[in-house]
Amino acid sequence: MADASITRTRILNACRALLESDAGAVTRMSDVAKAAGVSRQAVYLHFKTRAELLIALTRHIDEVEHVEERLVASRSATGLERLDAYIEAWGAYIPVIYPVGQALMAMAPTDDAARLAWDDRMNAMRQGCEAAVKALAMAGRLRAGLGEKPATDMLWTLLSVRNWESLVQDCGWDQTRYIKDMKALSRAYLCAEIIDA
Amino acid sequence: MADASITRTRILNACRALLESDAGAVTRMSDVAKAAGVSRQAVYLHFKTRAELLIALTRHIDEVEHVEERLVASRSATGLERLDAYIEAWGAYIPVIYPVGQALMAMAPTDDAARLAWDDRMNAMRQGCEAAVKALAMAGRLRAGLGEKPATDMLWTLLSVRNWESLVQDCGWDQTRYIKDMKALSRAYLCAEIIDA
DNA sequence: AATACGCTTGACATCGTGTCAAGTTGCTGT
DNA sequence: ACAGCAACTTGACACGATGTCAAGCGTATT
Repeated sequence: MADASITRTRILNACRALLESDAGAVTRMSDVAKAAGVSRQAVYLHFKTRAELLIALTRHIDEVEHVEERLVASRSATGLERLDAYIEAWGAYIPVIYPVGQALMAMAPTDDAARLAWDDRMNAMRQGCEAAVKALAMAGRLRAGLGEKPATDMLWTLLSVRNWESLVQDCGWDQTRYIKDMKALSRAYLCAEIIDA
Repeated sequence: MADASITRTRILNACRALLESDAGAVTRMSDVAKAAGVSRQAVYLHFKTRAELLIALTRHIDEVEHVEERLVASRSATGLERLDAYIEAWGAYIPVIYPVGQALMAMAPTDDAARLAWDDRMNAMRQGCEAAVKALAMAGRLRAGLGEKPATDMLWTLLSVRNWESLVQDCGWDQTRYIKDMKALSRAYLCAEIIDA
């Protein structure tokens, strides 16, 4: 996929490292170049724009971290188990893409390409939610009176990167606690289950 | 509060109007000036920076829209009613501050002043969540095994502007539906209530 | 030895924010 | 009536970041 020249990969890795360390600070093209031990223009030779670099980075991370494999697993389960599996898989992946995601979200308001790319990803994520909801409906576990559309909307919203950020980053929650409570919350909303300690 | 010269108010109103109409697009200082029928520098005479303008705008909106009054109402209620009242009051206020909030959030990653100001507001909002949770605890309605801290964290997260944005703006939800479901979701999480259609 | 490729160097355009200095207008107090 | 002040205008400029352009340089391939 794409080409994988030495320099290109170094740039991607440097960019990733920067985004992961400087959590919060803005990573400039010149920073990336410096960190990759390459000239600023070399970066532009491989990526036309900053948005393109970040987008390529998400794909790069997807490959290196095997997103597909992670998410495919949840696809074999049915009913409630499928929901749990999906929340586990996606929830565990959030911290991995979070740094790039944050950078993309930050530039989304001003950069169309970045916005489209991120929306696209979130749309793909929504498919997973929709599938989980459908699996629930199939098993007759979807709460009475709850349509598949609003169910998907809410699940998608609950599992958003921003909610993970709020709980884990801002409130200092444990990743395990986050997963556990998201499962409970989703079940409560989708299946009208009671949440027990 | 602050001074209220004609020009200053015109700038604030113009800025607000722009943010409300151009939903999404970036509002530049020159745009604000043009819309207010004033020179760009006049804007800088009243507000040292863009962040300061936006922050002043939030306060201006708070005054004009009577946030205090709206939120104070919820403070007299107790137990479950207090939670409902708070969600109603805050939920109804989100669409009002959303345009400015969006602008502030957009510049938060690169602008310390903007970030601090927005964090401050969200902190104030958190107080409301905390108080609602305390009222619940006081009434013995807080779910067994749920501490006040995680309860507040989750309520705060659920009621975030971004979640409202996701459901109402992105998914096209009705404001009433948003309020209704947020109440149900909060009760489910905080009080282990079942959600019934 | 010639060529092509990948990278470097350094200059430059653009855009938005924020600053500065000098000029204009209109209101105020005496 | 007039000096003086405050608010606003005009136009120029610095800065930081992105993105572009052109020329040069080293090295592997043929």
